[in-house]
Amino acid sequence: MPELPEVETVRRVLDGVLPGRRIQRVYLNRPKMLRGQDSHLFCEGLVKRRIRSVERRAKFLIFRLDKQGMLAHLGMSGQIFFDSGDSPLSTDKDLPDRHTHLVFDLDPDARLYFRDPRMFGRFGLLDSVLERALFERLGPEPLGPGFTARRLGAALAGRKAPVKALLLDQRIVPGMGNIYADESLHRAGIDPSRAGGNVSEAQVRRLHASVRAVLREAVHKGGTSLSDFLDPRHRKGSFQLELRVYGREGQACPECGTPVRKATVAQRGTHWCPTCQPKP
DNA sequence: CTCGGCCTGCTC
DNA sequence: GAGCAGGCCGAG
Repeated sequence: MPELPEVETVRRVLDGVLPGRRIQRVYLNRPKMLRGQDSHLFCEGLVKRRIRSVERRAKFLIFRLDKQGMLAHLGMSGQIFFDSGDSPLSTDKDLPDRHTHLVFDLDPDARLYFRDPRMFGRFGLLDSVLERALFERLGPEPLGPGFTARRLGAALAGRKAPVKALLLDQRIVPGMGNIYADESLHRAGIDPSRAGGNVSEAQVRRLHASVRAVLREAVHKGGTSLSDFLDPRHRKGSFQLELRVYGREGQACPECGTPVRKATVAQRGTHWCPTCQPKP
């Protein structure tokens, strides 16, 4: 579920409440979440460390601690919840439950929970070697200054793969996921199955603008809560109210009224309006 | 590049 | 009970 706007929403909440707090205790219920990293090293590395900030790169969260870094990826169904002594939200939500794989006791009095039913997410210690290896291949952040129409055009040029697949490639648009790829292509008026190399220069400019607009707006709305996304304070996002094609198969396109279609493109469920996004 | 695998839960 | 789900990785 979580794509750039959801991860950024989580980051913003966490960066507002975590800095200055110290990790007192780590409860690791599912060592599998560490993807092979040693669980003792993980816990020892974090206990007594103080959190300085929470950053994001693509769909990764990076916790900067004293003398330590911690990495988190939410996968498909990962959620992070924050509870503090003055406003214990998670107690009435029955946390921790059987899908809560990691709990941090914090000082001053607070708790951080990681839950992930599908277990595609991961946590781990982050050192500079791993950080470089993970991030060196990612393209520039789509909401940052380095993501230009020229660069996007160069990434699509000559490619036979469907433009949708290229948008989902984290080396091209880091943080992009299935929902926002469909929404961006609809706003740009581009058929998702069109080969990357067949996207015209004018369409690349529209696509570049629509990718940024969709992601920016979705961040502003606190992400998309279609089924289960909640921020660390258990709040829903509202971008699901702005979706024009994603999850709207058979319903009228808000631009032209044509029923929205759904098919598989790049092995992913793909939604588009055949009128607004015509075949070449 | 495409496919399958990783997991569980929800809908049809 | 089958099929599907917002992600990512590695094999072929």
